[in-house]
Amino acid sequence: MFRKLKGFRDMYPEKMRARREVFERINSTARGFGFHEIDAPSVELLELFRVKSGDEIVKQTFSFVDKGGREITLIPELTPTVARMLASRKDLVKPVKWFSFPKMWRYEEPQSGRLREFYQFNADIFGIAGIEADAEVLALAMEILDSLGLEGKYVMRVSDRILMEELLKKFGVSRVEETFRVIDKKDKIPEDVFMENLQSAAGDAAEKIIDVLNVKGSVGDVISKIGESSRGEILIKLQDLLDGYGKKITLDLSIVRGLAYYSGIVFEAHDAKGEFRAILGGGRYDNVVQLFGGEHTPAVGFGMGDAVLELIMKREGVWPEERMEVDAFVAVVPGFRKEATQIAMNLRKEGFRVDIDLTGRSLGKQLKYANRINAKYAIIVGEEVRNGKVVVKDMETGEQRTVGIGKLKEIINEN
RNA sequence: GCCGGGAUAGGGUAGGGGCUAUCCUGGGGGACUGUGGAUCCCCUGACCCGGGUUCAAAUCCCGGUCCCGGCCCCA
Repeated sequence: MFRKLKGFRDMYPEKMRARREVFERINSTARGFGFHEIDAPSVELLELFRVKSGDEIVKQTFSFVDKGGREITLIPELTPTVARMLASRKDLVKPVKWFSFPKMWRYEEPQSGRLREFYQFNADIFGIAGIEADAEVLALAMEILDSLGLEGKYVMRVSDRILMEELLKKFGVSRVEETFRVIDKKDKIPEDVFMENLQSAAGDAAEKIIDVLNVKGSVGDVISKIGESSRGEILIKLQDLLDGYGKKITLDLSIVRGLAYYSGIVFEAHDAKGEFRAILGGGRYDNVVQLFGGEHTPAVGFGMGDAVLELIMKREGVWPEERMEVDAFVAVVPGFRKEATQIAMNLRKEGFRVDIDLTGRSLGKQLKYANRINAKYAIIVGEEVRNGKVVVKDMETGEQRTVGIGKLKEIINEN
């Protein structure tokens, strides 16, 4: 027996159906926000990922040399590809609003919520420097989670690199990058070690920084506690815009994320119980597109992997039932296969999901099968068909009746 | 890349140097070719892989693989 590769998943029909339902809801929410779906290659030149992320990231790719001697990799993220696509099309009408839900690969050790192959939903807006785009993207992220039944089960934590830099300068910190790096580690190391690191990076400002990091809450509350600033005004405007969408964020300046390239707000959605990794993350990255040869293009977006999402949806009991499903199963009585097939085909053309017996086994066995595939109705095609009638059995209740073939569509639609 | 815990039919499990490896469930067939979820019968099907210790290994030891979780990293 062959084994599965580490960190990869087999997807059987029951689970696939549930996942398809979730993915569809996510995609249709994005479409509802006026985003347009794109797709892209699953492999790119490895070099593409060095541009933005450097060698550390390249170590964690599934890469290989192709037959032409090129260094190729399965994509570990979508942003460089999207930037490349954007750079080679100067006729795009702005704002560009794109989403995609591709598979991605990262060569890492699997653990909770992390695999080597996964799907990641991505949505981005290009060409808008104003906070309106940040609001639209944040609102989409939250609406997606809400529409999946997670309303109130997660917290959208937002920070802002510009505000943080303003504050650090105000506190007299000179080594800003290093200080960010220390802050990023805050929750992963013991408190005393964190304090030590922070003092070595930020010196006397450490105490003030701690105060800022510990203030978490609504935008208004946090800004009033840390003091007025031009950037604070913009964040207040962000929440004001989000009020129009009916969404609330939490300002939490301890969120750092992707030190390398975010240039404005950054955000992460976490499950409210704090049990899992971030469900999604994103922010503004105005300086990235030009790295890939495009014009300087304002950009804001987020990515959301399917693994953590599934964990939290299951814990909250909102993950769809994992079971196969068809609308009807056509049971065939010996001698009536042709009529049965015609009935099945007519229903299939109406858009119903219809299975039909292929075995010629006993009616009892056929119904047992119908039961196993969760058919809503069994349609028994036998003698009655000579008079244009069939027996329809509701597999849930067991009720059955003899009806004209023309009535089938209506009956199946009832459910 | 590193660390901890696991691995017995398709799924869930019992056993823990020696007899035909336990039970539940599933799958196929039959009782029953015009009625499923019930019952009974038959069939199917497993000790992760490789090496070592031993008269004898599913069991003990070593290595690998995969699974679960943690570290690093998290784009």
